[in-house]
Amino acid sequence: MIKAYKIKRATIKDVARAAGVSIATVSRVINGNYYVSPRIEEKVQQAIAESGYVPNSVARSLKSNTTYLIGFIVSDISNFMLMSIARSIENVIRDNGYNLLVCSTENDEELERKYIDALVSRNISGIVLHSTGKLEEYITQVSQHVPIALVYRHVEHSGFIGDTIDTDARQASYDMTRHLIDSGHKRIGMLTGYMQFSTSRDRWRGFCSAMEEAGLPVNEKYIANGDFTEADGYTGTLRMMSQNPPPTALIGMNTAVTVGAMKYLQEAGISIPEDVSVVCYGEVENSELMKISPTRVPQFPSDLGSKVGELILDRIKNPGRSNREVIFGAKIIPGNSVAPPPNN
Amino acid sequence: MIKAYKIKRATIKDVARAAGVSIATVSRVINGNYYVSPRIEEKVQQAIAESGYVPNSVARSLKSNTTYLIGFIVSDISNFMLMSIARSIENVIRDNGYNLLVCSTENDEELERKYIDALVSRNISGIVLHSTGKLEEYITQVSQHVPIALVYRHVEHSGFIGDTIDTDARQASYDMTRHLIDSGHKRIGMLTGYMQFSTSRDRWRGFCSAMEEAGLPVNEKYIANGDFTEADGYTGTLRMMSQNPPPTALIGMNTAVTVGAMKYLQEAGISIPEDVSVVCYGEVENSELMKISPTRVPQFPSDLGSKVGELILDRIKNPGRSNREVIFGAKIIPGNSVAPPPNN
DNA sequence: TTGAAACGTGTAAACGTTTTCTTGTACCTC
DNA sequence: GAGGTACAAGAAAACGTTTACACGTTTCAA
Repeated sequence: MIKAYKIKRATIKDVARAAGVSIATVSRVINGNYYVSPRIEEKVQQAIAESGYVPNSVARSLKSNTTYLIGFIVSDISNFMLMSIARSIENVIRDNGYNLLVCSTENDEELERKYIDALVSRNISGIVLHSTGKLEEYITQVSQHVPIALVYRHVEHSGFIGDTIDTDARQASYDMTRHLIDSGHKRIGMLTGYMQFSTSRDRWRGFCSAMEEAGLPVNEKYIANGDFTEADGYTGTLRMMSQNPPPTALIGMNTAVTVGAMKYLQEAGISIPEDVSVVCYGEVENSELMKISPTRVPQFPSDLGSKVGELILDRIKNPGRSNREVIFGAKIIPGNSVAPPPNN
Repeated sequence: MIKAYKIKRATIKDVARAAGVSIATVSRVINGNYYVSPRIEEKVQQAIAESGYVPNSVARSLKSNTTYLIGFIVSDISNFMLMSIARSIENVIRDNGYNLLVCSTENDEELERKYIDALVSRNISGIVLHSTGKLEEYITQVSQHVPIALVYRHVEHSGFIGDTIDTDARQASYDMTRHLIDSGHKRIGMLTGYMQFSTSRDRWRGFCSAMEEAGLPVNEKYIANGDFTEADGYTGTLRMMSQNPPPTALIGMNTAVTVGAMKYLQEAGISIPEDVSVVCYGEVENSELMKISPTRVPQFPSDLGSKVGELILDRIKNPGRSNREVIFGAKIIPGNSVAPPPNN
């Protein structure tokens, strides 16, 4: 015998019938936006309580054309930094009655497009997007209809409408490179993402200007591109370290690639920082407990998340705002992963 | 001049008008569930393409009474293990057209209740719940109307309708305790959660039976309860280590408390495993790179996530299923954090 | 005493779909 | 050529709300 899910939820009509009033009156009691006499209000409240009535948000959304839903599209839902951002976003939007719909694209542009379409179809109130970076025109187009805020990745198309939140990756990249150069390094390897990511380009520029400024050559052999995954960091490091001569220092442009690099170095018996120095862009979990605590530039995802939550809410309430760009600075936190290069 | 968001989305009516047919026909073309003549289909498809029409999911949901939305309510959205589960759930439900709505309760029961209400009001298709454990009756009640699957935490109320997915925490707890006893430990400290969590009770039972079996006393002084946070692990360890005599081994009942414990021990200059042995329930990130790689019982969140995704989908499609309970076993992976107790 | 004004509540339209029911045309059979 | 059958497509109702409008009282000023 099936007994579950038989009970249909009470509707506003049921409440109206029970209280002996019209549905309009019930609606007014619920929303409290018009005066209703105390006697009737009392009756309605009682009918609501007795029937266990809960308003149907879907019907409300259809009528009011607003869903109180914010979509968060990210490359990887299990990434710590991205979820720290999600957490802050949720903290901000919760009090305004919004809920967060989270989508994980696995860095697949087609999936990203599919998700954007799904959210638009759902009449989403706003989208926070950590894009694969491969859909600039499409995002620009969608941005005409739906409030969008971008995190970490830019859309450089001029027609784009929305806000951008990022860390000053270029500055950070410059600082990290500079830090290594100041320690005496000349052959510096960089583990970064594919150049189609705006983030990769920024990091590349910061790196180059520090190298140039110091009169050092930028060597293709010491650059590894990828999807910013741990595996990319591992294989990239493997490849660079088998060059002759190998780099004496490595910059990991996010946490995952740096961890991948450190794992490779450990397995290959290459010591940090004696043989190779390492600097990381982003916080590393449990770094206090690690053999080598990496020198790093943390990214404060919770500040960033709060800000992006604020921005998207504001844009929902005030469409037609001009584009805003918020850049978070950062500075180096020393670990024990940097030393002068070995002298051979 | 405000130019953004002016364009209203095309509706099925617009398409019908443009194609010179009725809205019913457009609907039939979109859904492909009735035959329409090729000539008309062609016209409609063209009108759809030209207007950029996308069906309004909200209206669909209202009519069909199903939202293709699954809610995932967790204590902490930035917790790696929970988000690994989320990722797997999403992988499973994505292909069926479902999206994932994620809510973070911060272990606050009122927030949990609020979220459950919000999801019910949204006509959610199903809920995956990592409960605070303080709302048993309420969840039981909601389970009469909405498909629910529980992860990690049980509802022991007999009226509950739904599925439960968990790891065999009791067995794991027993094994970990046994492992330490076999290494010669007699004073074993346990860092766990408050006893209102079903998880805490399970872990407690496993611990006790191993101790009893070995003829060892269970000492209140060597138990620390909390919200399973890193801070709880830190302070709990601080308190236990200042007992006289202190425990010679610690069991951390999740990753966070274990990390907290290890941080305290490191700061206090207490060596692992020479002074204190440590065992952890759950995977520790970057453990390969740590000074001490903790002996641990990993939890395979992605398997667990896939399973719970499967179960909730099945329950949505087949309501009235009898309750199911899936328990994942696990076994110890040795690190270098366990040694015989110091002999004093 | 009458007229308007104020006010509380009901009626009905609307949001954008899906789907049942109806209708009209074309085709076939005798 | 009349009558029946098939079937494609349109008309309209329904999902559960919100809200503009209509309506009937009451209140009060002239």
